[in-house]
Amino acid sequence: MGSLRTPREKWVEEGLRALASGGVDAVRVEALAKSLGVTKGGFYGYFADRDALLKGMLDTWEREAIDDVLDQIESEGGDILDKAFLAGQLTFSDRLCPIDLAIRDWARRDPSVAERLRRVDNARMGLLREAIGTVCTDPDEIEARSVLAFCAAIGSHFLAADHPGRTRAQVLARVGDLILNRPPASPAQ
Amino acid sequence: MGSLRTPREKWVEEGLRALASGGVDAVRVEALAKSLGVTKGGFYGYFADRDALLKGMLDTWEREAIDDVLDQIESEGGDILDKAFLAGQLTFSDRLCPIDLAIRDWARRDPSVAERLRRVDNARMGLLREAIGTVCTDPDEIEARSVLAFCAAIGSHFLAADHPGRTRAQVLARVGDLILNRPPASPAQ
DNA sequence: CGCTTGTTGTACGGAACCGTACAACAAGTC
DNA sequence: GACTTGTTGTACGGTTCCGTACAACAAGCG
Repeated sequence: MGSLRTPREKWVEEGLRALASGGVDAVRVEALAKSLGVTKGGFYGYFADRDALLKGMLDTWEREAIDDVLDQIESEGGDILDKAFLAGQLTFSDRLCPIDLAIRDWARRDPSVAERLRRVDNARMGLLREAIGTVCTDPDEIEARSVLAFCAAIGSHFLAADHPGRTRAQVLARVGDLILNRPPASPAQ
Repeated sequence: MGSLRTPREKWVEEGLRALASGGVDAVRVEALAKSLGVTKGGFYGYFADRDALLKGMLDTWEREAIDDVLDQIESEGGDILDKAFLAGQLTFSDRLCPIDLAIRDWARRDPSVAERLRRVDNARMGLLREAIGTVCTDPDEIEARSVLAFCAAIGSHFLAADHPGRTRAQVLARVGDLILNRPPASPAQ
């Protein structure tokens, strides 16, 4: 039998790459084939149509964004705040972050994507609530601070403004202090 | 001479509508014509090509998002915090908000759009800094709280999570308290 | 080495869209 | 009511994409 020169996962992977860099509309069967150095001949052996690929991409992403992240933070140990921080780092890694943002925009127009994103975000919020619960006790405040942390993480990638005399990272460090109700770290002199 | 049955602004307006509901890739000359109940025959009398329309749309948006908003808050009066709040309401109105979010995603892939968004966001941040400056004095803290406010405004539209036992509006009210370093409003009994 | 099995390249029809050219047409003007 | 002027409809060629059909082909097996 012929070997799998371009297995299913390759198509999904290339699809996610296209999604990350150009949005859903950039996920085109023929364009992916070109990127993979093949023609679309084999594509329809794995997928009924383009929609099936999109679904497969979302499956892979959902698994990576929840299960893989949870497994990794579980194996690392540390207290719950460290874990939430690590989860944030993984979620907003160079690989996952652009996919995440693209899916977030996609979800605004496709209810089934919105539903998946809701599941993923709920899982993340659960972790965040647990972590923030270590720095305050009022449930309403925990919820508000968790939302604030999540919005800061997402929003900072969509915010285009400058911060005269500061770097974005410096501002975000201070933002983190505010969210966790911490005194500011003393700046380097 | 023939009258302008479908003047330039109509095309821009319909383009912005398409952008808001489907992203840049949904802005298609023939599709807009169909929505307007005409054919694309007249389109090329106003625009050299599709890119010229996109540029015109961005021009209109930039004016609406900065000048019109500033004019309106100037005519309303009130202290700077009220003004910033009103600016937020105008910016995240049913009309402007979907356009804003679509442009934000668009900016991630098109440097010239990113540059325009940067101008707009800088103007907004200027107003926010002024407003937040009335509730704290440390410049670093002002910057951090302004970014936090902006991120919360943007991020809450991209965040898909639920808030068990609460509405999003309730959570956001508490978020506002945290950003402005205010004690929580006592909840209705 | 030939056969089997499944992947891949090629070719096709159909759809959506861009941009151009030009003819048909509406609306003011004399 | 003809004329002028600028807008709009229609038609076209070119491109990109989807999904299908089938032939060419590579890889393992007897």
